[in-house]
Amino acid sequence: MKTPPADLAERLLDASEQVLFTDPPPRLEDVAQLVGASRATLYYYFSGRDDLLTFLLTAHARRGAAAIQGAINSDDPPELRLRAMVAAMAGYLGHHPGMCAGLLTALGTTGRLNDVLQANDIWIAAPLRELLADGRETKAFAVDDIADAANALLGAVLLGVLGRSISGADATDLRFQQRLSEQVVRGILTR
Amino acid sequence: MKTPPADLAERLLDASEQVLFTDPPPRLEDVAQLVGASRATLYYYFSGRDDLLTFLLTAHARRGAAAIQGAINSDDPPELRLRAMVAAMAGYLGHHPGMCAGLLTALGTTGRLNDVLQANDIWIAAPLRELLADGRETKAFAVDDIADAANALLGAVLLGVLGRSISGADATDLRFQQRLSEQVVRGILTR
DNA sequence: CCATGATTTAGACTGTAATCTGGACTCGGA
DNA sequence: TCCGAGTCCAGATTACAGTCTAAATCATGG
Repeated sequence: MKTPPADLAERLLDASEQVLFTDPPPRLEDVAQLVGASRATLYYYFSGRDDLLTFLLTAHARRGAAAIQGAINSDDPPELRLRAMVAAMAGYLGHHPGMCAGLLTALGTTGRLNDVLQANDIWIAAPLRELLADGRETKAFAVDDIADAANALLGAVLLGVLGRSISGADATDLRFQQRLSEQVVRGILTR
Repeated sequence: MKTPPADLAERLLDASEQVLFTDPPPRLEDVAQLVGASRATLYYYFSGRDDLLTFLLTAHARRGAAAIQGAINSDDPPELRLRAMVAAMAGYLGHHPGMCAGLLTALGTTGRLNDVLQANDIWIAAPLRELLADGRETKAFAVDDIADAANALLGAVLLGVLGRSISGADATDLRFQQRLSEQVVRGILTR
């Protein structure tokens, strides 16, 4: 992937929901038209459809990670930080259901789109695991295998949000995010 | 979809992990060869790739539902039933990571493969929701929106299992299923 | 045994979308 | 002005899903 110029990247990100959360998946030609470029240009910067998706999802992962970081007060105890983190995740995903869909697709494709998974692991999952480890240290969390717990937690948030988006309900509703966060965090807390 | 004869269906189900959990996704010709039939035969019974995937995932949903039902003692209180249900889900999925992948893909495609989602809703999600409603009745579970809670729960199990499969760890390990079930159920229980 | 219809197949054909090719257009520096 | 790197695009090529046909095979009742 040749990193695309800033303005093209911008327009691609702006169109990303159209690209990721549309049925049927748009042809590269349509994507090109959507961002005011030609199909060949996309192929100039990206080695193909998968590479483009990887770019979009990776960028979202970074943005999401930034949003999540911003929602956390690092002085708080682990339990509070976890609540904030999960709520922020749900918030970001709720505004970008396409990212949910894209991530799940990436998980489903087993290998292709590996870079997406890696990026998400670095930007989203790793901080979560770190937090879980912290909480385990202070006996706030009852976690045995941290990686497994993190996977389950992420899955709950992803499908919780996506399910709501698909059903037409409002996934950006704060009370919804609250409840989801509550359910997810309770699964981790020591009794 | 013309329902395929029993032996062909059998062979397709046997090959389903190859079909669902392979990278890159196999061409229809390869699938045909895998089950010892011709491409034309597949098109005789299925209207296309999506129809075939729908068949496989729907069949798995039914089998999974049967396995889950079999693991539940309907006289038990909701909490016990939920533990058993989640453990059975994890068990079935652990042995069929391809189903995890296929389901997630179906969720990611937003519309295409809708029948898969519907089948899973009927066979897997609906019983779960019913159980959650039961438990709420007896004050065993603290659930507000049952559909949302069920989505999150299913997501945790799906990604928990798939994540483990992808990482190469053994997703059929009983202790793993135990821990996953514990985490997921705790999120639901009243304090 | 034959007749009939259902199943299965090889193979040719079509259409669509991904991918590749070659060239054109910038623009900063020599 | 010329060069070359970076950028962009129109059109050719390729791969494969999907469609169709005509023939082969099988099953079953008469």
